Amino acid sequence: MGNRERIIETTLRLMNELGAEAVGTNRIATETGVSPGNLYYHFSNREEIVHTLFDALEDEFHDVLQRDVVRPLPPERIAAFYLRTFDLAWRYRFFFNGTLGLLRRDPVLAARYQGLQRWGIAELGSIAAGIAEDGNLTHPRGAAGIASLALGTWLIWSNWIGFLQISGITDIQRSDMTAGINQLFDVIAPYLEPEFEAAIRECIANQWAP
Amino acid sequence: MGNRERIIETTLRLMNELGAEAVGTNRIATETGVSPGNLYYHFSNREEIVHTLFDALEDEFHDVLQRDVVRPLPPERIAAFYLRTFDLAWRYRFFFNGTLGLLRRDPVLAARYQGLQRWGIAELGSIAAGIAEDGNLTHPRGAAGIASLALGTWLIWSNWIGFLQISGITDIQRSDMTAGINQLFDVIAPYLEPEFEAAIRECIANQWAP
DNA sequence: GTCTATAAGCAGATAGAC
DNA sequence: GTCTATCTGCTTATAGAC
Repeated sequence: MGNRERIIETTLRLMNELGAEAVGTNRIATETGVSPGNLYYHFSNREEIVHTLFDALEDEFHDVLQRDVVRPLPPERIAAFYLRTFDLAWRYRFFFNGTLGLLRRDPVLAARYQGLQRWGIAELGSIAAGIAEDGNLTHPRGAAGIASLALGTWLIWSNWIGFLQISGITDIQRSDMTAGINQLFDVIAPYLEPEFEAAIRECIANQWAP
Repeated sequence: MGNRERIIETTLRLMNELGAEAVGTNRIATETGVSPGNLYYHFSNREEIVHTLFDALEDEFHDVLQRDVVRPLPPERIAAFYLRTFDLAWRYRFFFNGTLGLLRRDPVLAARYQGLQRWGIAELGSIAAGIAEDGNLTHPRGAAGIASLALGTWLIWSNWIGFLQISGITDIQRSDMTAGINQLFDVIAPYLEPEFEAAIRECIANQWAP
């Protein structure tokens, strides 16, 4: 693996561990085992490394939100979908933890992230609408209710890992993640058919997407 | 008003506008209209200013979560309570937006914040339990369900303003805040008596705690 | 209490040798 | 492609005059 790839990998690791704002180019270079000069040979500045990481996040995000989301939506597929989204949020946690700080200093990234977020929330809405069309979800408030579910689940999803870290949980366990998924699911559950909900809960408890 | 108070005020304003990590002591001093030396006469370091702001947040937080929370809990009191909590989150938004970054560099603050958070979530649970004892809320999952409501509403409350800012909304309107309160309420609503919910929604729409 | 001037350290980024 | 050495600009914090 070339230095460029190793720099990207080190940056992701360090920013996840320490937070994006605490990781400088000198440190990235040292921990990668290259010189600062070499880092600036591969990237024109620090922002460009973060952009590259965002490219990867974006790709994986699009993939996760579309791969398993094919009607009909049985409990296993829905559970697998949520497990994957939480795994993604974990692997790029530096981004979701410090989003606002990152976006304030980088208008280009801000615009890209806002697009991703809009698309993500809309996609969560489509999934909920799909479950409703399958006859497994009934929201008394119709389209507005579905939109609220989408936004409510987005807020919990995008902030769950940050919440764990703020709470002082240093090494996050599998159980902390399933707790988050169940927390997210509590928002949707009141509108699901009871057997359907139970089936999803069981899938969540028994599997974990690596 | 003395320089000490003006420094605190300026710090709160700047950190809310620009994010805590972007605000240095030089800038605080300049915008307050005092010298860096004078700032360090009043505070031994930058952390101490943030601690002082946290003291104020803590006081107001305890006040808000206890003042209006006296049984029985009629719709007006509940609505007023939530309006006040959102107002608080707005006035100290720098803290909730960049919590993790702040806590990583300041273990003392981290411990204090974790205590506040634990207490806040427990208090939200007590409020929900109080509504249930008044006969206006029925959660099929009992105590576990109440705990989930408390955590779910905490997550939305503490992240709503950050979400607005990340979304690119620069000047937050009253309507953006009521949208957040309604979003938070959507988590509780499925378990409320319908007339009770309607009464709260109307209070939320019609008042605003300054 | 308040100021000016400055120390000490670290950040991002560049020049030029190899 | 990779290195060493360095520049510039910023930060927190202090010394000492007034």
